[in-house]
Amino acid sequence: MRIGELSKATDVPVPTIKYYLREGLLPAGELSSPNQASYGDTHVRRLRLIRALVELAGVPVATVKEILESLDADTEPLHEQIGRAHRALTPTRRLSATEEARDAATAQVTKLIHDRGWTVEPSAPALATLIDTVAAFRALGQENLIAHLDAYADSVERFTRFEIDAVTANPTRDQLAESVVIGTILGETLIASLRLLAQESISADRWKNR
Amino acid sequence: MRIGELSKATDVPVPTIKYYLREGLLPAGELSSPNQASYGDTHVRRLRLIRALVELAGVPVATVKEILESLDADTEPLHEQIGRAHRALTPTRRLSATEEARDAATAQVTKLIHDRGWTVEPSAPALATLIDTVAAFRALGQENLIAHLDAYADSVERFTRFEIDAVTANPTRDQLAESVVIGTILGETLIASLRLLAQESISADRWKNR
DNA sequence: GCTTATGGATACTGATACTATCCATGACAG
DNA sequence: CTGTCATGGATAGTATCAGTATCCATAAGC
Repeated sequence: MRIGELSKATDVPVPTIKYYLREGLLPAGELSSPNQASYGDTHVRRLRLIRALVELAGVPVATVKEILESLDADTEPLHEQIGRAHRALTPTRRLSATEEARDAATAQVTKLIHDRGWTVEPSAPALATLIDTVAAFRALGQENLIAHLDAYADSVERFTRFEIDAVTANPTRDQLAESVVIGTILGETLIASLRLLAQESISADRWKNR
Repeated sequence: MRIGELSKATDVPVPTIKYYLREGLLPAGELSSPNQASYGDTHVRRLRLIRALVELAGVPVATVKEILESLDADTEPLHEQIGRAHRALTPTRRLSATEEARDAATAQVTKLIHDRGWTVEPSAPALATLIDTVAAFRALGQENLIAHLDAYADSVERFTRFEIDAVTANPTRDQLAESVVIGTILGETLIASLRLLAQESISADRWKNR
């Protein structure tokens, strides 16, 4: 398969494929002559994965590269790969809240994690984001929305459980790792859109005239 | 309050505040003389809201502007404002999938919505994203992950319900509208980080040695 | 009166994700 | 075997986004 065919198969423009090759997201094709390379099925799949992460999930290209490198390095422990996927989903956005809001948020989140018996590293990127977010809700006068934080956590824990069950069903470690990455990242898009649809549906009849 | 004090109160640099003023995200202060304006508490709150949306939720500045305009136009029906917040969360990313994957995804999503009795407009932006995402899962060989789509929807519907209950508790329409926007947008960040923490915790003991 | 901050305008920056152009070579059709 | 087209590789250009930086005339506040 040559680059033009790869482009047609995946609906990605040739210059974009060249860009991904340059950036090292896509392995080079096998050179049969100085200006002729052939690409295979792995390239098609890899390219589809890249597009899904970039286009659907909005992951930065540089991060996709990191994730793919980690996927290819099958020596890396699985939790390292998960950590990488997690970092891909939590850009280093920090928000300085008022001290009270931040303290209250930290306390609430710490309590939540303790009560649920979760094992979470203090350095987990999502932890900081969660605290910031809870603090933001407070700072914006939306205490009532996060009063049910535990109920949120309950539902979230529910689907996370069978998510992990489904992923664990993979026979090989490589497949498992790939499932983890896809599940973690695309799963967020999935849940987000389900939530919006649920919101639209539930709110429709309740507020028809407000 | 002058711009310098506003900056200190919110921890946003003066040039950034000026930028938001230019872009129309923040209403101009009251001019007491050609080069002296005073800002009040509304500015502090508005600025905090802007930062939360931009920094935490990653909403583009142009979209924040739209949302705020919609919030200020209290003549606009509530479901219009919800739609706007939804559009803020679903950037127009489209992914061309294979036809089979796309058809299968459409069928699965249509069935889901029907089975759950959801009322969803066919033009809902989240609907397209959901179909694309499900199709991407298929195209990437992760059918097993979306086999439980209904279970996902179940959990999602659960927290969406009390989310809407919490928001409905607001006395005035203005407060309701603001809660809807904040809840919809920051809620996504909240759920996403909760999910990552749950994943980390649940997966830790399961895959310690893989 | 002197330093500092301000409003307003305009210009510049850095990051990101592509696109476009060029060129020498090679594949393939007729 | 020859003319057209695609390709690999390199380099340069573009659009968007979210600020920053600079300037200036004016005004606060000590």
